[in-house]
Amino acid sequence: MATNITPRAENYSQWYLDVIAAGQLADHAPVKGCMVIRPTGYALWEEIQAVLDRRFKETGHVNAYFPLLIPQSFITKEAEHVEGFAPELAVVTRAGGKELEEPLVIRPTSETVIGHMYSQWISSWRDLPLLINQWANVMRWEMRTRMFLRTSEFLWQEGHTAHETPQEAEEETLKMLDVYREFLEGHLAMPVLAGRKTEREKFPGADRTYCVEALMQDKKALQAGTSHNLGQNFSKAFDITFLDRANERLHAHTTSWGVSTRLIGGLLMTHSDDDGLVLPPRIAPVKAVIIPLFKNDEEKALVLPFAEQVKTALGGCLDPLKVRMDTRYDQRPAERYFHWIQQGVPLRLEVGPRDVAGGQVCAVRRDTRAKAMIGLDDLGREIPALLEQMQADLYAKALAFRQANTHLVDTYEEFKQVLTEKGGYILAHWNGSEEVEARIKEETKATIRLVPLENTPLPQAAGPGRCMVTGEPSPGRVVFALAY
RNA sequence: CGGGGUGUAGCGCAGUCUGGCUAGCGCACCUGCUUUGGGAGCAGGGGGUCGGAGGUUCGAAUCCUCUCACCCCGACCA
Repeated sequence: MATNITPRAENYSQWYLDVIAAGQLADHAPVKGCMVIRPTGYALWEEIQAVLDRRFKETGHVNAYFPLLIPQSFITKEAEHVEGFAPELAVVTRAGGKELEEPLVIRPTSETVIGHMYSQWISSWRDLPLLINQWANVMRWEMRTRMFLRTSEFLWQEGHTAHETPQEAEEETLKMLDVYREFLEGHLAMPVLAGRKTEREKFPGADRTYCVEALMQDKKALQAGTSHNLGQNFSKAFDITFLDRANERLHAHTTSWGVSTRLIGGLLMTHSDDDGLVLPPRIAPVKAVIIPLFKNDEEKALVLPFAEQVKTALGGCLDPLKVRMDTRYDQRPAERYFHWIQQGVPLRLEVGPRDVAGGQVCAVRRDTRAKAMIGLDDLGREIPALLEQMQADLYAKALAFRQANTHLVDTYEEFKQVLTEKGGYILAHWNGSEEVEARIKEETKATIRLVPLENTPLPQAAGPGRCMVTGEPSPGRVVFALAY
């Protein structure tokens, strides 16, 4: 039992912060709301980047980089956009020792600068589609911050595309949403619901916002990724036009989509336990750690060469950079175990005199603590299998949790009761009005996380009914939850 | 911005009400010895001028005034 981590049941928020500290993922920065992402945390981000970057490229996108500073006037060009972001902008007004003629906004997102550039780059239908992604930092001056989940500065990727037709833009928007879904489920072992945001919850300046939502262990929802169909809002504001095949001048249809370092917070809150971080093998920067154990020089002379053999064997079936050897021989075994447990390393391979004698290692899973003795010759086959099993088990566990915490309600009374007594996702009918949505949020703090897409695996939500508040007709249930 | 709270060693705290020896304790850190298959024990050691400024006093971490910062709850949000 970890003594440096507050149990989830006692104080979930403190648990979250404790796991970050114990796993050395991040630290508070001197500036309020900012954080330092430490090597262990950054390695996770690099893993996320590597997988997603490849998927973006496979789907036809290329990377570029746009500047951090944006002329303030750009932000004001799109009406909803300025209204949505104005309160949280950080603005540079002085530079080079004097007041700037025009203040420069530190980007909260890059639709505006990129729109400005796209207007210069696009002139013909032959220039479309334009499919660019950038990995960058952005800044949003939030009132309340939480490590990884909401920091003043955060890292993300933002894809920005321009298309000829509304159909193509919509197709792109949904395609990238699906890339996120696949990534979250396949690599982070986080089951998600995909859906559309309501008018009230959508991105400022978008026609439609789609999202993937994940359920955390405290039964609150977390928006894990968003994909926006911006329609012609930004192309009109920034004059992104092209001549089509009939020599007609048209505004392009644009999209944008992003995921951020928030994913790390979501990953943590999905799988970790009271002993600290638990990482799904596919995303773990270190997949296995070898821990040589010995009491004296004779044992050391026996154990170390064997441990090297184990490392070589693992290097044959895993990325050698993702296998660690724990050489802190001056520390006690328990202490060394705990270090790697709290770093979330999926497999711990103990190699002591007993194992050398048996020609085997003792493999211990981080999630279940299950031990398995594996012969040296079997490592190449068994270790990858064990890691894949753990990956599948983590996903299955998270999925079972979500299913156990998804509730169907038909009346507003029942809704309030389930929300306070059980939490989780609540599927209910809603008349589609912003007023009712606002009232529910006002009275219960719950928001509509999404309106399920047709292919969302929520069969129980399908079918018409009557709004739980007004009794008016509703085409299908929407997903409510308390959210981060 | 509204409500509540806290600033004393890297971290967590005691001491403040009722001014008074050289400002303590736990963890972490350093050295040595003994230990070592789920967070070791003993011994020794380094580190703070008490958020900042001003005032009262023979004497201030402690009392007074001003000020700064941070945390929690709410509104806002990837």
